This record gives sequence, structure tokens and C-alpha cells, in this order.
Amino acid sequence: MRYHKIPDETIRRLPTYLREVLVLSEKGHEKVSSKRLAEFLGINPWQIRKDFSYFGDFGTPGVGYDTSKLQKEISKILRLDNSHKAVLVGVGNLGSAVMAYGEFGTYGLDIVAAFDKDHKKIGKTKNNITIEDVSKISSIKRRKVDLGIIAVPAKDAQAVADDMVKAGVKGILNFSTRHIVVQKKIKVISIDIAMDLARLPYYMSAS
Amino acid sequence: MRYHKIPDETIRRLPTYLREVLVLSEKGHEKVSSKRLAEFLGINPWQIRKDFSYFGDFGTPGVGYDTSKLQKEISKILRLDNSHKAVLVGVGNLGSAVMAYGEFGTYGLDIVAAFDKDHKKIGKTKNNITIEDVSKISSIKRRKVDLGIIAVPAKDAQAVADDMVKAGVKGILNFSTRHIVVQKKIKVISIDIAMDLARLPYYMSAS
DNA sequence: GCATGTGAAGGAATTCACAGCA
DNA sequence: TGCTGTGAATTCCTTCACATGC
Repeated sequence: MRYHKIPDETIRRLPTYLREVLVLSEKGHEKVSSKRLAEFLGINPWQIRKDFSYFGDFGTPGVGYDTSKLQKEISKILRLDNSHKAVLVGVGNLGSAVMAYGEFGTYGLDIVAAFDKDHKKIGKTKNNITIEDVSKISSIKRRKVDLGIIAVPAKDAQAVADDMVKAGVKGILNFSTRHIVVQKKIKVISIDIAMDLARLPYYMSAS
Repeated sequence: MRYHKIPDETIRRLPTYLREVLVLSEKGHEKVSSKRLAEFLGINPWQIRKDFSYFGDFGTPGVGYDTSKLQKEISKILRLDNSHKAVLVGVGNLGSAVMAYGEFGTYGLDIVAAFDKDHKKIGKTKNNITIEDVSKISSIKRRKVDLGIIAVPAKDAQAVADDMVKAGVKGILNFSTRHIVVQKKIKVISIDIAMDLARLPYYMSAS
């Protein structure tokens, strides 16, 4: 199965596997079976095995997967083996929460700069990062930042995205409610918290 | 196509449609074509038409969709036509951002209570909501809350979920990094911000 | 015996192409 | 003519079942 198109859904699951493997690794577990991993994550064992099989033979029949090997392999696939720097634009409620969110470090992702257009915020320091003026965002080009996080109101999102791309950002995580258009080679992933809550009632049995 | 199983992916897209339609409606647009809607959202027109076709004939050939009718229909499908009350547990950085996030109201979703276990937070007020002691969460039963939002550290997430279910919650939005297990009839949707950022590098062309 | 890895089968979602209506 | 609605074709993803290796 080695030479195949890899399903997007597989890529979506890989970070989950990576996190769980990191947790197990820290707890001192050297081996883990697809069955056990599946139980932890609420997925099927064969789904996990199939996902890994796209990339190579990671496991040992009769034994399972070596956690530290698995960790290295998944990191390599996701290109998380060398660390990435991210810039955040928009230090409002959500932006601040993102800055304080510790989980990014787990994956070797590092928020190294934050921008806002509000002069009351510029110059202040949060989580060891001094908030800069968004009009000076081009400076991140020098700082080798390749990820951008957008946490501004919808109306400003597209302009911020354009600035990010000009400044050399290659991938964008978009928390705004606006759909963003960029050159095809730039990847955008959008998250809308409210939309996920909004589809819950559909699945709820009549009260 | 009326009597069919509705794809989960269709349900996932409906809130997006609803939001855009609300925006257009407010701007005074009475009609919108699938083509125009598609441009705004970055999807294909036929995808949108197919999605709607599962539920009935919402549009007029040659003209398009009536925005106010569309709004009503989508709301009804998603069961957002009568409003829902939500409880938040965990008023840390992320929880606070969620409380302050205005977009829920757009969908008729209302956060009416917030709980934490930190005694320094209990009793304080944020966004007109007084933070209560999480050990008293069963009180939401009286208050007709049917949605729960979990924004606590991973280790506490399952316990909070269990308490929520006991207190009558029918759907859970989970921001923690832990997979949550509940009775089958309770729907859980999990969001992991870090995981979305973590798969960006995979898609980025070599720098 | 136990757990992986994977072709093949089955199922789900997207895309196409066009009939039908305003 | 313009746009919807939808069977049919296609593409994509999941699940199965079992051969293979420890």
C-alpha cells in the first residue's frame, strides 16, 4: 500500500495518534497495539492500521507498535520533526486564549509573534510575547515564520490573510467566520467554534 | 431525493449556509443563487443544491433561493428554531474566550451558566454570568439546559462530561484533548485547536 | 496465539450532466 | 435564458477478512 494517494481523513487523524502516543510514551509505555490505541481514541483498530499502512510498516506483528518509533514516524509525516514558528494576528479574547494554549508546544509549534491594530494593546506583553502593530507585520519575513493564526473579526480577516501571505506565511489557521481566498499553494484551515455547537441540536433526541 | 439518509457532511455544512444567509438577509438581499452562495463559501454550487435537495425544494428555478425562507428552513432542520441553553464548565483562558464569543447568539444558542472548581473564580461575574461551583452543577437540570461546553484540562474532562449527562445535558461540545465516552444517545463533538494547526505543515510546500 | 498489513468489498460523499421549470 | 433539483457516474473512505510474521 506504500505508493498511494493519502486520504485527507488520514492526515486529519494523525495528530490525534501523535498526541496519544506522546502521552503513552511519557507514562513509560514502550509498546502499544492498534486495539489499545483505538480504545483510547474511540476509533476502530483497522482504521488505525490502514492509516499507518499508507506510510510503511511501523509495527511488529504479535507485539504492536513501538511508541518512540511511532512518534518519530508520525512527526516526520506531518513535517513536525523540525519546529515551526507561528504568528498570531488579533489579540482579543480568542487570540489571547490561543496564545495561552499550551498544547501547540507538544507538536513543536511555537507562537513567536503577536500583532493587533488596537494601540491600547500594542506594546503590552502576554505570555512573554510583546504585541506589535499589525501594520508592521512584514517583519516576520526575517523571523522565518511560516504559520499564521487569524483571530480578528470577519471583516478584517481577508486583509490580514493577504498581509500574511505577502510576509511569507505558507499555512493559515483561520478562526474568523469569513471564508478566506489565497493562492492555491497556501493552505488554509478554518475553525468556527459556533458552527460546531450549532449542529449539536440536530443530533439530540427530542427532549 | 426527499426520503434518504442525510450525509453527516451535509449537516456539517448547514450552519455555514445559515450564517451566510443571515448576513445576506441583513444586507437586504432577498434572493441568492447557489452559484453566489458557493462563491462566498468556497464550495461548489452543485454541492449546495444537493445538500438542500435532501430536505425539500427550497428554491425557484431561474431565480434562486429566497433568503428568509432559506433561513427558516435551515434553522428548522438544525433544530435551531427554538433557542437552546448551554452550560460552560471551565472558565480558564479558553472558557473565558468562549463565554465572550458573540457568534453563538446568531444561532439562537445561549450560554446561561458557567462553572469552575477554582474557588478564586467562583462568585465572580463574566459576561453577566456568575461563575458557580462545579460541584453544584446538578442545578442546571431545573434550568432546562440541554447543551454542555467542556473547557477543562484533559484529566477532568470525563468526570465533567459524566456530571453534565447526569444533569440532563443532551449534547456536548468538548474543547479538551481527551476523548469522551458517554451513553450513545448523547452527542459529543470535539474540537482540538492544536490538532488543526498541527496538520498545516503537512500541506505546506517545501520552503 | 496474537497483532500487523493489505487487497478486495462495501459504503458514503462528491461531481457530473441534464431534465424541468420560471 | 438562467437556475434548480436529481438520478447516475465517479471518487473517496471505511470496513472486512485473512495471509503473514513474531
